[in-house]
Amino acid sequence: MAQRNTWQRERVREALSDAQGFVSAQTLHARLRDDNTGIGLATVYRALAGLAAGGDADSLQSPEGENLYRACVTSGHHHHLICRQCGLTVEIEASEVEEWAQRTAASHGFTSAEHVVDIFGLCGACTAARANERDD
Amino acid sequence: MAQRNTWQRERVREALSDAQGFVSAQTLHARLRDDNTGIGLATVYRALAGLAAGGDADSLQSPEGENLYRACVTSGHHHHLICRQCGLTVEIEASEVEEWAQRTAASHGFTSAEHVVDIFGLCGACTAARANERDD
DNA sequence: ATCGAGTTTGATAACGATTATCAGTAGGCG
DNA sequence: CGCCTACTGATAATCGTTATCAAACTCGAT
Repeated sequence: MAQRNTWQRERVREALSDAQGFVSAQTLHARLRDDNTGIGLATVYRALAGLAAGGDADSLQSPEGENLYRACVTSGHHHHLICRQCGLTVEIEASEVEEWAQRTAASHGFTSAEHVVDIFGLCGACTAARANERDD
Repeated sequence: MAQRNTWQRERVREALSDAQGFVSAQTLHARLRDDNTGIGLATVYRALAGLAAGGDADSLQSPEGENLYRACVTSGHHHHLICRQCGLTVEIEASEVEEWAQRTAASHGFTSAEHVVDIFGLCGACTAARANERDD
């Protein structure tokens, strides 16, 4: 017996699915405690690590150094377009870039290339919001 | 008077230039202490942050969550090809990807897009070395 | 060359995120 | 139902980074 099903793991999975974009383990833990689950921080970390390892979640690092997680719809390799204001995340296909990465790596003698391609920007809504409050 | 020239800052800049690839602040600090400079850890962090802010250094996050810095030859925006074994770093042009990133961001309504594009792999030398020690 | 104002330094404490520890709990199979 | 063992959760420990603050130093002015 190697893996057990616990309600905690299930709650973490749910909370992750409910989240709009990427969320940190801390945020997720806080959110779960609001649901009156006495879930522990360490458990959330463990569950997230497990989900990420199993391919059910995707993880990346925020510019501030936190690990962010997100339930992954698209299985396999893909990239993200993330609003740095509201956290909205869009999964993007990047076959073009995949190719380019492999080609570039190979041309420099590199093998086993993995790449990190993420785009941070402002989504339409946040761009509009920002335009409104600018008046100088 | 806003910025002063101190030998510490200069030493950090030198040490950074000497490094082959990306180095962490901690590593750089250790290396500088070996040179018998009584330089402080906090100072190294400050100097690196300053260099990065001024565009004289480039920073990225290692998968382990450390901030890595590197003296930047190419001023302006560019990307990196990094050997995850020996740390060798190659600066790469990626106009193709720049375009793609802008296009992708725009097509989803995103503005002010910045992207992170870094490729981690094994350089030729390390690939060969690894092939040698494999015998199972 | 000397002085003074204000920036920078450096040792340490504080901080935040993550991981390890370990006794107690509870899932799942007989 | 009961046992075995993986899992949980509170806490401590760890690690990288930032803040603090008195002392040192830089630089322009005298």
